[in-house]
Amino acid sequence: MSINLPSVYKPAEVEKKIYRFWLDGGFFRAPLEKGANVFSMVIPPPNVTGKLHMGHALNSTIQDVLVRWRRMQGFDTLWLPGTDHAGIATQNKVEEHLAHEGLSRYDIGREKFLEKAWQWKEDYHARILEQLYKLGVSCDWSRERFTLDEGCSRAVREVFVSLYERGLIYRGDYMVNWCPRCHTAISDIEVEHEDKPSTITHIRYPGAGWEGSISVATTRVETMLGDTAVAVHPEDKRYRDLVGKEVLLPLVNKKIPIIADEYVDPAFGSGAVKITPAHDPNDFEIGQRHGLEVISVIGGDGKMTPETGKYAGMDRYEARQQVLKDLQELSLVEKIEDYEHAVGHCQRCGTEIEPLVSLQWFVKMKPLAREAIEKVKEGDISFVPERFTKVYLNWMENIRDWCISRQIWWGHRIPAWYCSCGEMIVSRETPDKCPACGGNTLTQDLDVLDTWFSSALWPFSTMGWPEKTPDLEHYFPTSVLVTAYDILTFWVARMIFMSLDFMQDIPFSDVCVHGLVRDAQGRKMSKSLGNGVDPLEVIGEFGADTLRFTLITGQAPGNDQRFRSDSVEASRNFANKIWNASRFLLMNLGEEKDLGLPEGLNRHDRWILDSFNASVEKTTALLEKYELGEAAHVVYDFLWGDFCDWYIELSKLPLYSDNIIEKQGTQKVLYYVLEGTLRLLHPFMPFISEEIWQQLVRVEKGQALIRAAWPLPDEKLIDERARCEMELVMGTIRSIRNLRSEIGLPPGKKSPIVIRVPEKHLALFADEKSYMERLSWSGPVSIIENTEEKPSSSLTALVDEVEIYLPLEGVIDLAQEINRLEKELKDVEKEMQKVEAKLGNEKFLQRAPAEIVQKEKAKKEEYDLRRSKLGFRLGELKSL
RNA sequence: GGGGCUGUAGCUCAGGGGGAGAGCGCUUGACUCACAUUCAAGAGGCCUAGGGUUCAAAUCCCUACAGCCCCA
Repeated sequence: MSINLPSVYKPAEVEKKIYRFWLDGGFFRAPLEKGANVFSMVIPPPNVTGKLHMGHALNSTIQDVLVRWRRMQGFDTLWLPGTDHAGIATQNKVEEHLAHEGLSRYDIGREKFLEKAWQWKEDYHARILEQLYKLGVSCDWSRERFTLDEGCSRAVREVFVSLYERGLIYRGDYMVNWCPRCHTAISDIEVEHEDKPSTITHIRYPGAGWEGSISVATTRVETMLGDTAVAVHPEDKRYRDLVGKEVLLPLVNKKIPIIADEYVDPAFGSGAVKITPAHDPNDFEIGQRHGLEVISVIGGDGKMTPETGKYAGMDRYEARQQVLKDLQELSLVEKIEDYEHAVGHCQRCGTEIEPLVSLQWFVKMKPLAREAIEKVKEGDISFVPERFTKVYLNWMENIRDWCISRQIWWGHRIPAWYCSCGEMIVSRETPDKCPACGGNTLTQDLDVLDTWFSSALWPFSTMGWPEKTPDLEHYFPTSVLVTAYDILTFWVARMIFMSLDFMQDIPFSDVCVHGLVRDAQGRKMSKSLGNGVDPLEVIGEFGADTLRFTLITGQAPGNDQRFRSDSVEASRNFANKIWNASRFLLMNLGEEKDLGLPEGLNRHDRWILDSFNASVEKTTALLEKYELGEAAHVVYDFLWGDFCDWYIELSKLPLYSDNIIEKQGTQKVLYYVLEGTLRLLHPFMPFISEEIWQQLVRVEKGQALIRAAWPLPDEKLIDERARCEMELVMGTIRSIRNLRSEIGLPPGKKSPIVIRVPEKHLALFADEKSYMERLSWSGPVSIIENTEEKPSSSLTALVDEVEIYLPLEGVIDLAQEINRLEKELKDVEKEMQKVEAKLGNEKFLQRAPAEIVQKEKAKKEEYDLRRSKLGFRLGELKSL
């Protein structure tokens, strides 16, 4: 066979061609076969804010491995792709872009702004698709969706209206997390808390109509302008008499009541707390309980409101200084202490969150959470690794109502309309007149929905819900959701309760949770640090297979991984190894077209087939458990270790011999094993495996590895005897190499070897003699029985009962050799002690399982033999 | 304050109740007709500490120390 493959694999040339081949062949398309075993997934839709990062690459690769594997197993597979509009994030990007032209969104208006946002979406969507193509993912692109497309939008409206009608969505004035930069409310989980050094100021509020004062402490001095009470614990003896009286709020000069509430911790500070219902979530709740007035002193822009008199218009930080100064002038500041407290920041822009009271839409969570907790507890949905169940339950059980309105423009507009008559209409269809007054001056709510509202519907909205589509019927619920742990609450939890409520079914049976990809130092990859590694750059330099393999092998379920260039190189080298092993086959298979295993299998054949079979079993079992990294390691070890390092080397003798039968037998086994291994490898390294497969296999038109059958373990290939014999042979070869290297013999310098074996091994070693010569680069090997005389003046080694001699006419360094053997003897004795301790223990013999006891006994025998042989040899040397 | 994770070879990390593993790095030798992105040999670890369970603990449980993460 003519072969002109280069000795170094060039991925760039191959990958583009192969992806085109898969696309043209329609291999990714979900077939929707009635009655078939289904494996389905929806992609966690990447945000259209920008390009994909390493986390996306990992997430997508994991899914692709799973879907390719299941597809090869014969499942009817659907992997549904799509992207997310990412409300606040995308809006911020577009605003940033506008700012370069000196424009704000208000300058161009809502309609024009949305046009720009759609344009942005188009651009980045295209880039994201390009990246996913390059990664080699096998999504069904014909079913691609976008969270803002027509179907998803319809699902959003249906869900919103339905929840509203059932009283599970309400609108009201409540405390929300407000981002003064993004100018919108955000939900609790979009707030990131960070401990920051700060100060806590103790202020004295003078009594109104009674002598004395009450001291309160705060980290946010400026909010005192909005205080409407001072609270103490009802049991607190210090203040019991003061409850019901009033204090005079300084600077504002207003009387506010002293109230009693269980929330107050009497042990903290003075035991009295200032209550600012408009600017603190806890204070807001206390205010609700006591019917306190809510006075907003900080506005949505982070500036002091007109109600604050002289402070109006000041920035919140500036006001803090000014209020403090004014209080100090009144001598009302008792002390200022250093204090560490958690400050909330906007997840999207990092600005300090301002708790504000405003009119927002909420989802009532308790009723929805109940079943979402049950289903997970009952095991209908399982998290892998299991520990994430706790994280999920912990969140669900302490859930609070979900603020879903956002004061931005990019997103699903809330389907509520207001009439000038005061009527509010919540409707699936856009109303044209007011049902109350018949007027047609309706205005739609200006707000849009939290992005996660639409994401929560993703598993079924993408399959056509609320229509009853064949896809929904066939592919829902999905088999598994693959996601990083950082969006467990944002996304996974919400999909679960939405799906249970609207589909009356779980959205997926398994949640495969992975970690984050960090930089080589273990830091989170971030734009501000500039330490992000661009997946496309890695693909450009090393190829997608290499990137995928690096990510998969670096991954242990649920754990973070570091992305390091040396492990990228290791994967690249592995790809190259596969390439060259395949080149070797292509060069040596000849025109052999009769596929299938040969009639007679020799020991090497039986050994490699046994090992291959074991690898098939292990890889499959590990994939079942979502242990993708381990599974990839199994394939790596088998291919590089057993197949390349041993079987190919062993095969060279028959391949280059004149014995046609032997030669053809070896060719068939080489082919069988490599072809099977390419199947095992395909989910991990789809491009190179497909490329080689196409060259190696005489394919019919349209045949492809991507649709080839996943190998099944075959009992007929199990061969324990071949395994044991080969272990002995390989051990012997290693031992010869070791001896030769011990005295610095290069491969070119031949030196004879004598192997002394028990009678039962004579035939085996006679068979393997020439292989041992070749693979150990030694000179001629002669086999003698252990009844025969030992060669004198030699280096020796032991492998089980096999004695290996490297005769050296008088040039052996006696002292060094004695030293070496003594060290070995010491090691054996150490092991011996351990074994004897066990076997000497009555309880061990009684209680340990019989096979363990048997194993220990075998060990003892082995060490015994070894010890006596070493001892004997040492005696010999010492007597010289 | 509540919950979780991690601590194994110089580095990065797998594994996991019964003979310590990988990749990279290091030392030594070899351009051996698939591959120097290679091959071969070697050095290197009382598996953080203490206690408990067990015939047996690096592995399970508890405590401590160190580091990280999430939630309030």
